Amino acid sequence: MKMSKLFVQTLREDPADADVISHKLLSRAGYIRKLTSGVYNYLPLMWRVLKKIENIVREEMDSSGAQELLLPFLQPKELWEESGRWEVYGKELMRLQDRHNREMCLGPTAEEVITFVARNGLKSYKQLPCNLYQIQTKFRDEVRPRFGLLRGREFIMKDAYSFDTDEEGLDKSYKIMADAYTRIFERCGLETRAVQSDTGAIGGKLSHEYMVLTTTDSGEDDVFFCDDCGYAANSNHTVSVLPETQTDGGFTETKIVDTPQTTTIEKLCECLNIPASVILKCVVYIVDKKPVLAMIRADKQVEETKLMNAAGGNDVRIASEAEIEELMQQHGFNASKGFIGPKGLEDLTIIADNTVKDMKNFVAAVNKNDVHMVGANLDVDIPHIEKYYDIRLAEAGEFCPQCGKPLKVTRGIEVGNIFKLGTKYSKPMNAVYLDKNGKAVPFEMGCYGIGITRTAAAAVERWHDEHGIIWPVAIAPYHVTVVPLNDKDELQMNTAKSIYVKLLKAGIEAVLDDRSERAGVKFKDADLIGFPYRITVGKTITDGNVELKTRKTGEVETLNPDNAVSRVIELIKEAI
RNA sequence: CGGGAUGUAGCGCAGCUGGUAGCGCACUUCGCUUGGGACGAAGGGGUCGCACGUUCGAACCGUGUCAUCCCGACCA
Repeated sequence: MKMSKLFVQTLREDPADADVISHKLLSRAGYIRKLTSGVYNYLPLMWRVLKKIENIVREEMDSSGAQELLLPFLQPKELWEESGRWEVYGKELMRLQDRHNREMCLGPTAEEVITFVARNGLKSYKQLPCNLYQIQTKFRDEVRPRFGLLRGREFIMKDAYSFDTDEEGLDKSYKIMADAYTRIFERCGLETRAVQSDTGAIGGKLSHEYMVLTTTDSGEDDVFFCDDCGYAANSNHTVSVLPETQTDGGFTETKIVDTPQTTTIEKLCECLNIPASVILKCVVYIVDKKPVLAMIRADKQVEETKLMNAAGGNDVRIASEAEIEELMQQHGFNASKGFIGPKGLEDLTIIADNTVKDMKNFVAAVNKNDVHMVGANLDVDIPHIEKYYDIRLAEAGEFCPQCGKPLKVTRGIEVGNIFKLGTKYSKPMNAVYLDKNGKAVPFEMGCYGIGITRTAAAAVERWHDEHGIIWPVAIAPYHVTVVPLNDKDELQMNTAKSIYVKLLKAGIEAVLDDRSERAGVKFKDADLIGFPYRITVGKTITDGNVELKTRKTGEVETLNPDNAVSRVIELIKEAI
């Protein structure tokens, strides 16, 4: 490709609406252009990168025995009603109507459609196990798209679905995918960690997310991990072990005391001169539009996803002050945030965290402003709790549930995930096969996703410097750029052209920067775009030499043109 | 959906005490220059997001609307 004809426009300044590095660099280097919120044009350079990633995914999926197909992204409502997700999925599902007012959606994922395909095509245990996948555009009407390609409303995803006769088979399929994923991301130049996570809207029994660990804020999830035993989990799924803490308030007498204006735990601790670990904290959440009272030891925070699961809901948010006020009035109390207690709210769903179990002689609110009860005890002073849950947000420094060593936390970008679905879809959608005895049995299913566009963005987040992108060779849009510095110098131009032609003949993806620009412009563009290798043909050609520069290391080798060609071919082969 | 902000040329921005639009980058042509985003000259490109209103006159004032971005709750 000649640079003068390449469809690319590099920008000197960051676009005003970009705030993460991958968004800035991909925009500036001419890879993407936003069409509307969360929707991007993938320009030629970007498309080459995406195809590279897709092909790595394809190769690894195929070699693990999966078969590629392509499902429609326009999906009928009826299918989603069969699985029950038409209601559950909520506003994120991009819904539309056809000319006959039939309701449809643009697929955010394809469990329903693949289950439809499987129940028609897989009839016998002899056909199992079976793994089908596609690489296709997905739609999710995100509340707030942001971070460029990291969170779009339209994005490219690889989604695979496995069908097995039993759980043992599913375990095997799951393991095969886990291994394939590790290879895929490795080949893309990304170090990932498989972390346990909540199963979310997809549902199912067990899931792992593949996270690119980052130190920047571009990661959207907190990942807790243990260096000692390898435990790793999303914060919404981390079960940490707490250090010994005082949980007995030591109050010998149960009474109501004045605690004016103690609207926060901090103020209450100060007022009573006690640690937060002897205070019972109550927080009102709205789960599926109904109020839920979450109780937890006050030195800890509630993890909302855990709470949502404990309450059996699909949607969770913290209650507003107005909602709390209204709730209190309905129950005949005059209390605001900070003074909410469980007594008298028994008709609500009350979810208590495990940390509450061991509390004694503690401090609790009593639904009355500016006072608290001290010396309170379970069952006696607050309603009996049937069951305790883990709804606690883990913190760094707490201990690993597997080996007891301290946990660390970091940010992560989720580039892939794998789920054990079990019969969550096959049962309600009546997707069955006949076993050896001729009996109809629902499939044991698994599903496995990889965000193709997100993987590309994550690679930029991981691999860049102040000059631009540093693509891993395997997913770079082109391998090498050949840069003659003076287009008026015939020797330079002819040498560059000859190098370029030799590279093309050797099957190397090369660009010739034939523009009549000054050296600085060409260098800046080459760095920004992120070509892994650059062959510079400048003045030193009079001594018979050119330069080969490796973008990642900055290393420069001075070689004659033929050696530069063979050397760069060697480097590229090594890297892929 | 709550809170905050912004819409002026492809990109980044100024103009907003009302008088019919400008700067830098990019683009075109010529000259000059050619090892890290040179320089000079001459150009092309904008119904100032949209609608209504106030006014002799609106990018500027008012109302409404749409879009975009940032902060909170979701996810590959």
